[in-house]
Amino acid sequence: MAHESLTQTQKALLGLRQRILSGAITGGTRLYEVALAEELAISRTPIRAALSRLAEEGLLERGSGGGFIVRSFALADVVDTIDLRGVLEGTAARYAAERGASPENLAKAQTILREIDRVLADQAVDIEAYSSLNTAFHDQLAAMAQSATLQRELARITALPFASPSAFLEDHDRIDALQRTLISAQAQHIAILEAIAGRESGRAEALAREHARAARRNVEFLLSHEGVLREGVASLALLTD
Amino acid sequence: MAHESLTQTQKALLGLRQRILSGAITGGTRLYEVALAEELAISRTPIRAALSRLAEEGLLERGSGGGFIVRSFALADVVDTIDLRGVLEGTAARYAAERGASPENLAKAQTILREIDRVLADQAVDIEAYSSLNTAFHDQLAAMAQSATLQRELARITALPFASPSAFLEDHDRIDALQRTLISAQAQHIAILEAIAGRESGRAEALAREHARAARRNVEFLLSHEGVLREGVASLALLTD
DNA sequence: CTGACTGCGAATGTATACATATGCCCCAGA
DNA sequence: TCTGGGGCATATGTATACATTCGCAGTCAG
Repeated sequence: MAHESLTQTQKALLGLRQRILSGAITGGTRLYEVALAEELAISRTPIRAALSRLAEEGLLERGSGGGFIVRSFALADVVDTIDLRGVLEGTAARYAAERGASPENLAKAQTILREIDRVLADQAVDIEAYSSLNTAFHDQLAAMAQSATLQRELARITALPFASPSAFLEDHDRIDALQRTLISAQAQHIAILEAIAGRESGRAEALAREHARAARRNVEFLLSHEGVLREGVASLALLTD
Repeated sequence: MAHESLTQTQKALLGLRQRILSGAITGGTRLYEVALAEELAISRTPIRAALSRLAEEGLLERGSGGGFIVRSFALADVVDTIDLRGVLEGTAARYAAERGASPENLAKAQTILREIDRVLADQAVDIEAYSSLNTAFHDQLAAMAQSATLQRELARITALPFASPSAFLEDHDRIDALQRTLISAQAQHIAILEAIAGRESGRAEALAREHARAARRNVEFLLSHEGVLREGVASLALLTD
């Protein structure tokens, strides 16, 4: 097995996930263990384990009489999922405001926002840097809610590639337009944190909910320009229509 | 075991779920495939399949180095989960109001509510009948939202025994107190449906969210009377503290 | 011509032998 | 006594042979 220390299950998991996310296996397709085992040159047992985990992730669903089917996502599903993230993040922000965030957590969030400010100040924005800081802020928000349940469900939703807070950022062709978007988003970040610090729970919830609308607009924009932009947008390859 | 046509996986699933929900296996316990296989007289393969499905259900979590651990639920988790159901049902009610429910769906919901009225009119309330009608109303609410994503997540949350809309109903010892609770709940049902029919989305969301608070109060009440009431409350057997 | 029965084939379900990883305990040497 | 290493015990990981189930098609009878 050379120097790869991955188990067969992990290989199967990576291979299948990649095929689904890239659109190589399209939504609605029934997956057959034997066929996959042959294709990936792995026995059925780890294939089954991988399929099961992909079902947990939400990329597959179980068919009625056994077997797995690749979930298909229409535009409406994508939009609803992003909105749902907004609802959950809104709840997280409200909890953080109501329950009170610790000074350490507030400081950590502040630090992230200052770093984002620095990234945005550059002429040529480092999108990758923004992405990871943005993800970190959203993670921090989930942590400040002090609800393991909520944090868990947010992680679930966010695992879908098109519902992550930093989805689609790398797919913009017009950097100037993107930069304006990011500046607005950062203004919302600051307002959310201010509301949390000031224990303004209603404001915090509304702001966080609205914040997700930016992502939604982004998707709708990308999809309204069919062939032109949609090609090459990795996160959208698994959409059905 | 005779004429049972259940597969081994299904037997394992039922056996394990029962053991977890009843508290026979307590939260935090690591589950070992071989031990379970011996105990249930089933080979490891179906045991693994069952464990995997229980992880999907949210009753187990995967340990870091492989293996499964029984999730433990503290009171705070139960309360947060019920509140989360409220948030999601609130969103469902808002969507139903915003997107407009079909006359058929509104009529179906109306019918359910009239049947609940009839059940509540009896001197001795048929709690089982109320339970199933209540569940039907909540299911109908989820369907009226016209969002597969939301419906899916609601189903997930509701699968946890203590987060179901009809949890704890059968555990009341004072029927008269319970009856008063149910009458208030039914008033909320009626108001929610009225708000949806009238396209009052804000009102619908707020009402549905508040409606879940009744379930939350119920749990808090049951748990505040430690030994007295808590014993024999099946849905609470899996709580840790 | 139509309906049902039967057999075959392809799928998942199941058991089990063997592989591999990991952690602990014990022993030896500094 | 402390530390490092080696081996065993026990866990999950993997492959595979065999079981079972279910649907479909082909054929025969009414």
